[in-house]
Amino acid sequence: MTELKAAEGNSDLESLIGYNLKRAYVIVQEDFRKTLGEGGLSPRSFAALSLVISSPKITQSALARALGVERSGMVAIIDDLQHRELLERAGVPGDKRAQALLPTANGKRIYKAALAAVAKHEEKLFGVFNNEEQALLVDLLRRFREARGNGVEN
Amino acid sequence: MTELKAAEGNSDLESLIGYNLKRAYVIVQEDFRKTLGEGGLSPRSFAALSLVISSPKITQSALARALGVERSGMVAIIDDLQHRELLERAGVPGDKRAQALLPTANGKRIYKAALAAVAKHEEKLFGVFNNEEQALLVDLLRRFREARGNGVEN
DNA sequence: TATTGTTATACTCTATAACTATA
DNA sequence: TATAGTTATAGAGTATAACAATA
Repeated sequence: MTELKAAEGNSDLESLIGYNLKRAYVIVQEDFRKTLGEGGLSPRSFAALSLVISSPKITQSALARALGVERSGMVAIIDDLQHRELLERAGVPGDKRAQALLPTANGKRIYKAALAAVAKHEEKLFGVFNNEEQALLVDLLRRFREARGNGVEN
Repeated sequence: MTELKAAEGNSDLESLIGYNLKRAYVIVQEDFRKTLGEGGLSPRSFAALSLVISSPKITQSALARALGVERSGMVAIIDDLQHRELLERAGVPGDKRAQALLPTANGKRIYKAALAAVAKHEEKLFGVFNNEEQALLVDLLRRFREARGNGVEN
């Protein structure tokens, strides 16, 4: 028996869903970064760009709500994506407060390549599961989030 | 259709396991902290104390490996638990470098209460799943971690 | 040479509070 | 009054690199 198994074997942690969620996410996140490499999109920038592409003209506030983060935190993420010229902030006719986010042609191209890399990364990581199990896992996680109101207070 | 569903509906994110893992974990972690309250154990302190109780005399390095964190990062966690008088650093006969970690009586008591609260918190959060689904989710997450070598490089 | 605990350090992520300009 | 974007700020959490003591 290895040292790790000796330490974890009798622990309550192993049966806690939260603990297992975290350990799993740490592994995925680390490999995600390795996959997109130095200077590549971080998980959160990737997620933001994905939503801007699937919902062009979305505002920063709406994007923050969709991602479950504070709108103050969106600023740095959007700044980063704008500096990389992957998206633009455009004015919204009829509401001078809002910034409509639009992907650039380059943004769409970079995203497409990143998505392909991420798909491979997930195939590799979750290759231990068959297709049915993968679908089941996604379904469970999604149902959980929907039941908990997307983790957003308002 | 709500704003959130409009934004997420056509996104690639929804089918990515990593994204769904993170969103789920954020919800759990937030409720965990709310459950143990101001000044209560953080998820990582709870996890460390749990292992010290199930594996008394474990060293800091072994604990770090079991939790998948750097041993330099363990110092603050163990300092915190020691200041709260939940565990002690004891010498190891035969190895003057190592610190054997031992729970105090108070540590065991506090942990027991925290574990009961955490169990309730998980029951509440994961009440959307039946028992079979809960077991399935834990099983999938654990199998994933085992297949990926516990997320530890060495 | 390798390992244990430790410190110093820095970076990422995220939250809160306050501000401005609009609505 | 409320909302959008922004700034300043601070607090977790975690990683790297180096060091002394010990193996």
